[in-house]
Amino acid sequence: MPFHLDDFLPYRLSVAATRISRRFAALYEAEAGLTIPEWRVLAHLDHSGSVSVRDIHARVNLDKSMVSRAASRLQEAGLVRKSEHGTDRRLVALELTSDGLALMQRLERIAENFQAELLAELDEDAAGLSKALDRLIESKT
Amino acid sequence: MPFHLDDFLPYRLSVAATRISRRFAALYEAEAGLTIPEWRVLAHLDHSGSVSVRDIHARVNLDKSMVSRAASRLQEAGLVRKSEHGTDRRLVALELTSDGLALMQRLERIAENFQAELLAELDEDAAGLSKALDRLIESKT
DNA sequence: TTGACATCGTTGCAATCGCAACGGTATTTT
DNA sequence: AAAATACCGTTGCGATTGCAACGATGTCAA
Repeated sequence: MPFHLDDFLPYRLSVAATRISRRFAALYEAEAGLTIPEWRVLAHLDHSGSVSVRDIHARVNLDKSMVSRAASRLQEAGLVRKSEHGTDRRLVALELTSDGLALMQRLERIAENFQAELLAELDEDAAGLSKALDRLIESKT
Repeated sequence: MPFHLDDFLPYRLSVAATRISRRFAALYEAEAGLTIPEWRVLAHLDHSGSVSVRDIHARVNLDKSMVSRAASRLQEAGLVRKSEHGTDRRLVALELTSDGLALMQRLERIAENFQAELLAELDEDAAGLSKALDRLIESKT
């Protein structure tokens, strides 16, 4: 039997992911003019308090350089504050400003609505997808 | 309750997809030095016979420009032949050379092994993932 | 304590990507 | 039949990305 790309899991995963990412990116782009890395940094800061570039890099699947640049842009926009870490002067302490916090509250609602919409589309398959993603993300290498 | 990126479907989908893509890309990079677009073009040509750039663009989720450039590189490498479409001179007819076909036979085995490995990792969640991806990919906009 | 080594964030750079414009060809309209 | 329109593949170009190197700081070992 011949090989079909459409039946190939990595391909299908990639197509689905970029499609969904774009759909959602259009929303926060319209709301706040954010890029994907900026959104991820903000979202992580929202529930993490003061945090270093390295932390975000490790937790949020973004290269150090992208976190660094995104943080700079967000600082420029007044959404994020950079300060010095108390004891380790190599570290930068990132946290949301009040403007950043206010924005994130709006974005959270948008994100939750979007996710609800997705779950509705997925319907009975939502649970299966979620479990499968868990496995794929945890899986080594 | 606070918002957590790790529970957000678009984010998790994106992380899983890039992770899996890289794992697989490492395999065909080692085997044949191919990039992702090159792999996709080859894979599509393998089961589609003579086909235009536009066809691949539409079916394989790659921008026209990437298909065009990938096809040129593959032609350079002797894996793909470009000829003229019989009746419509705007079209390019792409097809595998015998070298390309031989390579694809090796790559198919690698791809199928990889997919089998993934399915084993996913185990009982494989079916759910597959159905969910179907829905996400079909969904419009 | 001092020197080797590790870690952090930033920056430079090359590769990749997606969009838009272009020349060339076909199709439709008048 | 001519003009307007639509479509195809290529190319140019700006934006994004990931990697690697760097300066600065911190840690560990001798």
